[in-house]
Amino acid sequence: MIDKYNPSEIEAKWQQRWADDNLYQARDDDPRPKWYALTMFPYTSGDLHIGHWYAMAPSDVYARFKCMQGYNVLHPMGFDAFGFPAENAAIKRGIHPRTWTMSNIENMRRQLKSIGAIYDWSREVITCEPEYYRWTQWFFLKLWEAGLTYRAKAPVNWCPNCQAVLANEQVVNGECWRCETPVTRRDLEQWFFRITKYADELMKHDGLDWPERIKIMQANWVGRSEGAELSFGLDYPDVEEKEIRVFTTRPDTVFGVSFMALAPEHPLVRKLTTAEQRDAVEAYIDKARRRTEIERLSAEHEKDGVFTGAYVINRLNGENVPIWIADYVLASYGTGAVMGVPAHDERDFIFAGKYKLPVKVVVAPPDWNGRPLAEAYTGPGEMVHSDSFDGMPSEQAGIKISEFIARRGWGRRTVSYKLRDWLISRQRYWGAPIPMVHCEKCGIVPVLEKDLPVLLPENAEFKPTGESPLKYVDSFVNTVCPQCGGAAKRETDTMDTFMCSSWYFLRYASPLYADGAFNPDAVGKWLPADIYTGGGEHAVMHLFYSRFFTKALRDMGRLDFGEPFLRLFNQGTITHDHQKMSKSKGNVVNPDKYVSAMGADTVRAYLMFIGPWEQGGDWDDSGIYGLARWLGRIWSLALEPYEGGACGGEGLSPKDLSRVTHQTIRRVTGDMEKLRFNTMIAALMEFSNFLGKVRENGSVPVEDYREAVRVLLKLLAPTAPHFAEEVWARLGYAYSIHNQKWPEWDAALVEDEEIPLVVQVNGKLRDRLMVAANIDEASAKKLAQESEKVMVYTAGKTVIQVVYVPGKLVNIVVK
RNA sequence: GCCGAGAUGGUGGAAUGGCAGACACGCUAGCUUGAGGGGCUAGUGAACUUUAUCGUUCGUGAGAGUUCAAAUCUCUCUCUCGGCACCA
Repeated sequence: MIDKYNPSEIEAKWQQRWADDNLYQARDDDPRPKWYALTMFPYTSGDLHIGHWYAMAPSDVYARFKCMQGYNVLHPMGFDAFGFPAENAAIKRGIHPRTWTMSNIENMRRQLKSIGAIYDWSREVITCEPEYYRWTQWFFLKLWEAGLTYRAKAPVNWCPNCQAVLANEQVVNGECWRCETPVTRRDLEQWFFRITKYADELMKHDGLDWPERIKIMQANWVGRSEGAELSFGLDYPDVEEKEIRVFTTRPDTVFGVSFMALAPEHPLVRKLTTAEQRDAVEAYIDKARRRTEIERLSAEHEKDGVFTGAYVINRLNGENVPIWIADYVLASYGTGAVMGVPAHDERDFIFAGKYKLPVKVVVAPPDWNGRPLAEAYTGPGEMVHSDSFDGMPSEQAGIKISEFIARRGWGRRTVSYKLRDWLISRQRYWGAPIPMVHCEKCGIVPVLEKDLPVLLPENAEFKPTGESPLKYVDSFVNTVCPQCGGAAKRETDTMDTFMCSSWYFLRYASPLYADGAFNPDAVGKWLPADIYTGGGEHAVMHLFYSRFFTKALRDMGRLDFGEPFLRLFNQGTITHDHQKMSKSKGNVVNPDKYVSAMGADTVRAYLMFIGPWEQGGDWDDSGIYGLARWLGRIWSLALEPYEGGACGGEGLSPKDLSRVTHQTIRRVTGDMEKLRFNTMIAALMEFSNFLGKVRENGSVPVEDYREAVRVLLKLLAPTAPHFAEEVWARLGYAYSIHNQKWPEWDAALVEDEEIPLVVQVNGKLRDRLMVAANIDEASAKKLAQESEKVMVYTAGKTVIQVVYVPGKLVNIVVK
C-alpha cells in the first residue's frame, strides 16, 4: 500500500530544494531563446488575497510551460511599495510607513513563495528602497532634460481624504481611485509630464497582441477629434485681446452661431464682463468653483450660464454674438471657449431654449420644410443660410470653410485631445521626493545626478495637512543650490507612485545595476516583455504611463523599442459575495487556509479550472475538493502497481492509449498557448479518466502505461509543480520534472482510425455510424441512406439533397 | 447617452456554423468503510412515452431572419457586468 498524497509535506520539501538548486534563476548568459513573463507586481497592502493568487498562479503556470518548451524564462516578482495606504495605516497605528511596508513585504513574500512559482527572487525589486527610487528620481531628471516635465499652476483634482492632488486618470467617476472620496478642485502649482506629446502614438497599438477592450479604452482616453480652431473678433478698446479662439468639430456650422460660451475659468471673462453683469457673473463663477467634479459632470446637471454683457464678431457674416459663461464648457479642453450653434448641437439647443437665443438652421435636415426644429439636427445635409457655401454638402463645406478661414488668418484645421498632461506631484510623505531645488537666484534647478538619491527623511511628521509633510523637515528643505551654491529650498512634494511602476519592468533586467536605472545590455536581452498579465483596472493608468515612459526613453535614445509589453492579458476579478474584495468590506478571502488544508497545487488547479481566466467570477470554494480528489486519483494511477497486458488484445489497445495521449498533448499545448486554463485542465482530467479505464481494463502492457503516465505528469507539471515533482521522483525518474522537455504530439498518432459519422435527416440527428476515418464521400452517403434508423424518416419521401461534411456528418434533406 | 463584454442544466462552465451540456461541483442510489463535507461505482437538461429503458418532442435571455444545418452568423429588443461621459 502506498502512502497518501500529503501536500504540505511535499510542497515545503520541493520549494526548499528548488531554491537550494537555484532552479529558477534567470541567467543573462543562457544561450536559449529568452522569454520574459511579466506579472504585475502587487501593492504592499499587507496580505495576499485569493485575487492575487488568481493573478499569480496561472501566469506562473504559463511561465513554467515556456520553461519546459525550452525558453530561458525570466519571471520576476517585486513590490510596489510607496503610496498613501502605507502612510495612512502608519498614522493609524503610530508606526513608520517604512516599518509597516517592510513587515507587509515579509508576509507577502512568504505567501508568494507558498504559491510555488518560479519567481527569481534574486531579482526582487522594492520601489521604496533608495537603490530603486534613486533611479525613479533620475527618470524625472531625464524627462526634465527632454523637455517633458513642466511646472504649472492649474485647477487640479483634489482628494480631501488623501489630502493630495490626483492625475486625471486617477479620478474614477468623479471619485478618488483609491479611497472613493469625491474629488474637488483646487488651484495649485504642480509638476506635470507632457504625456500629451505622445497622444497619437498612445492610441495606436500596432503589432501588439492586446485585448481589444483595453486598446479601445486607451484610444477613448486619448480622445482625438479632428476639427478646426477659429477666432471670433473682439472689438473693445480697453481689452488688449482682439479675438477669442474656439475649437469646433463642425466648422460647417459657423454661420449658425448664435452665442459664444466661455468656461468660467476663461481668462477673458473678467476683462469682458460689463458693469451691469458683474455681480451675476461673479456669483456664477463662485458657484461653479464650489461644485465638485461629480455635481458638475452629472448628467442631470442642468446646462446653465450667465450673459457677460459683451459680444464677439462672427467674422464670416459680421454678426454680433453675445458672450455667455457656462460651466458645461471645460477650461481644460480645446480653448475653453465654444461657439454655440443651437440648431446643430444638442447642448447648445437646450441652452438656447433656456435663454431664448436664436436657433438658426444652416445644415438642412433631409426633407426640411423651413420650419423651426424640434430638436438639434446633428447629421450631415445641404448647406443653407451660409452665403456662398449654400447648396454644398455639409461635409465638403466644413473643409471649404476651414480653408476659407485659414486663408484669411482666422483659423486653421487642427486636432484636439481629451488626454491631459500627467500631474505627478503629491502632497504626501511616502513617495520618492522630486529631485528639484528652488533657488531665489537661479529659479528652479534640478538636483545633480551624482547627488541622487534625494533621500526621504526618516524623521518627518507625516500627518496629512494638505501640504507635503516634507515641508516641515528643516534638514530636508534647506539645501544649497546645485547651480550657484547659495542657500536654496528643496521641492517638498513627492512623486505619484505610478512613476515607480512605470519602469520597474526595466529594473528586473538588471536589478543590482549601480551605474544606471538599467543595464542597456540586459534590457536589450530581455525586453520588451513577451507577455504581461494583470488586472484590467490599470488600462488608463499604469499601462498608459508605462507606455509613455518607454516611448520617452526611446526618443532619448536609451531604448530601441517603443512598446514595453508585446502581449497583454487581463485576468478577471475574483469577487466575494459579488463585491470586490477589500479590507473595509471585510470580505477578503485568504488563500492561506486553503493552502494549508489542501496544498498549493490544488488551489492553483482550482483557480484555473473555475472558468476562463479573463472572466474571473465570484469566489465559491465548493468545487475545490474535486480538484484535490483529482490529484489524489492521479497519485494512485501513477504510483499503485500496475500489471499490464493481462487480457492480451482484448479491450483498449496500446494504440488507443497512444492516440488519446497525443490528442491530449495537442489540446493541452493549444490551450496553454491561448491561456485557456480551464479547458486545459478538463483535457488533463479526461486523460486521467481514460488512464483509469486503461488500468481497469488491464490490456495495455506496462511500458505503454508508464509512458502515458510520464506524459500526464509532464503536462501536469506547470499546473501542479510540487505534486508532479514528487510523483516523478517516486517513480524513480531523474530530477527535475521541470527540466523535462514539454511533450510534442505526433500528427500521425492523433488521428482516429474510426470516427462516428453523424447522420441527420432534415438537420435532425437520426443515427451515428462508426466508419473508417478515411471514408470517401460516396460510401458515406450510401451508408447513411442505408441506415435503418434513417430509413424510418426517409421512407416514402423524396431525397432533395444530401450534404456531406468530410469526417463529420451526412445530412439528408427530404420532402 | 456612447463604447465594450456577456446571458447555455440545480451550480461553475464546454462546444465559434455540423452530435448542445465536455470537464467538474452538487444531488440520488449502491458498494465500501471506525466517524469527522472519507473512498469507489452508476445515474443525473426538461417533458412525454413505456411496469417493452427503446424512443419521441422540446430546449442555449426574447422575437424575427439567413442556411441543408444556428448556442454560434444577421437584424430588433430585454437584462447583467465593465469602461467613458456636458470633449464643443
